[in-house]
Amino acid sequence: MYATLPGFREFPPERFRERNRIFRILRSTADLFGFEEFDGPILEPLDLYVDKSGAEVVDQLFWFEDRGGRKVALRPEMTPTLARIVGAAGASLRKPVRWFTLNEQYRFERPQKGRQRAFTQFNLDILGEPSLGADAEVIACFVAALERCGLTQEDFRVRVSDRRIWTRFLDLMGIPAEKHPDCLSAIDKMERLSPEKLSAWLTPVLGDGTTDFLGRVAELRSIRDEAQLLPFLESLASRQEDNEKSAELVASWKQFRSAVDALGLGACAVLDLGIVRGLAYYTGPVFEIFEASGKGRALAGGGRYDHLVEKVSGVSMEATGGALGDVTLLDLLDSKGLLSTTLAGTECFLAIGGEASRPRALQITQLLRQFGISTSYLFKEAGFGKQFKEANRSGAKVVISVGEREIETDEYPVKDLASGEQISVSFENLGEQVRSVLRGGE
RNA sequence: GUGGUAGUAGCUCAGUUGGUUAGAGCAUCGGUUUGUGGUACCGAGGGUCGCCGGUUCAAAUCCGGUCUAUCACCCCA
Repeated sequence: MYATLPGFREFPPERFRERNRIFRILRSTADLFGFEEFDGPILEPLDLYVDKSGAEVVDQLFWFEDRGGRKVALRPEMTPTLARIVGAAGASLRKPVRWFTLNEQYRFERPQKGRQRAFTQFNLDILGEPSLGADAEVIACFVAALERCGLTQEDFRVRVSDRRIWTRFLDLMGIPAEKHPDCLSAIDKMERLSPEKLSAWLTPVLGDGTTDFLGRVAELRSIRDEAQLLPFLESLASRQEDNEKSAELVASWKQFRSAVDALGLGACAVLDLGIVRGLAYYTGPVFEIFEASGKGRALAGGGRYDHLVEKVSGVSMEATGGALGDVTLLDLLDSKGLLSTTLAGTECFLAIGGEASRPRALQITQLLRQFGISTSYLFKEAGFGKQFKEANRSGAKVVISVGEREIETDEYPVKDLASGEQISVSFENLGEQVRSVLRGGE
């Protein structure tokens, strides 16, 4: 028959239920932090992404020409859409803007562990706010979301870095701005590539200075203590003016770091300049969250991108944000046993003693539903024993038997399946009594 | 897009040097049980052995291709 397309997942109820529970946690966490949810089109003009990310991205997009001859693409991310909406609203928006999305995005890439072609991302962004307190807030919200999913700060690491430190470093090393992207890319690869390969890759860009450069990079990358940042940068410069700039930068970083600590992330957030992130547009702090073992793909990542909104919309606005993907999150929660396996049946089940009793049973069903008690029953005729078995397997907590005997005496046995206790209740009192049995059974 | 590994029931897997009608556990359905569930026992359904082709008297088994999954590259917004 027909298989699902590569990288697209199916969610039968038991998996969908769990994913939804996690999504509710993400949404409520965003609420807690004062973020408001928005959404945008699933299909956008192809150029929206090409202009932002360059022509190479076309290979990684689901795109096609529509019947009106427009080149369109399934959204691979939300940032351009966000920038357009915010840019269009411009000055009328009360700042800072704190918005989030939780929706599906699409990238035409080869699927592998932690990466699908269709995935849901939890995006958090704060716009119109230059203070790095906003960057700390975004990270704190992701951390809170992970904790509310059942993880602890022992289970993951937030590796925080800062693009400005690398830019400053490259400037002090005397490397011209046009070579920065290649250098940043090399620094990013350092974690995975052997020194020989890395050197071979970078030598065409930097020439003879490559070995010395990589040595300095390794030194800076290994710094885990904020106090060592300034001495290191000062060791690269002699001019007073350079040192003043460096001191200013480090002071700004420390302010950011202090907000991160005050928000209670000290146990999981570590300075790690090995985090660079691929994109050229980051302008400040950047971060990635990994499982504590360090294995696997990032759970979340993001950073400050102060010039991107202007590039997409023409309106200048500071911005910082990040995204958390459902694929890696669900994998991790599953491996930690944090996905629930409870049954999803209705709270109450009606055992019906023959077709003559069915109309009354259906009335009772609707009565209970009006009381907010989820209720179901079998459509076909079956013995009480079978119906109890069915009730039990469906996960119901209470069974009400409805047969000719009960209808005649107006006494309906309400059985609590967990305790085995059974009480007798009249039609009139069913709603309240069943509700109290359900509540009392907690 | 490039390379390595794998694919047998819904799930987890067994299947001998190629040899009769491809098995088990779990799950599903039915029964023991036509007025009370979980346990237990009995039984049933479910397979083109991923797909296509080749070798052979004979292929789940060997070979080639392909699809899918997975891992490593590329990329990671």
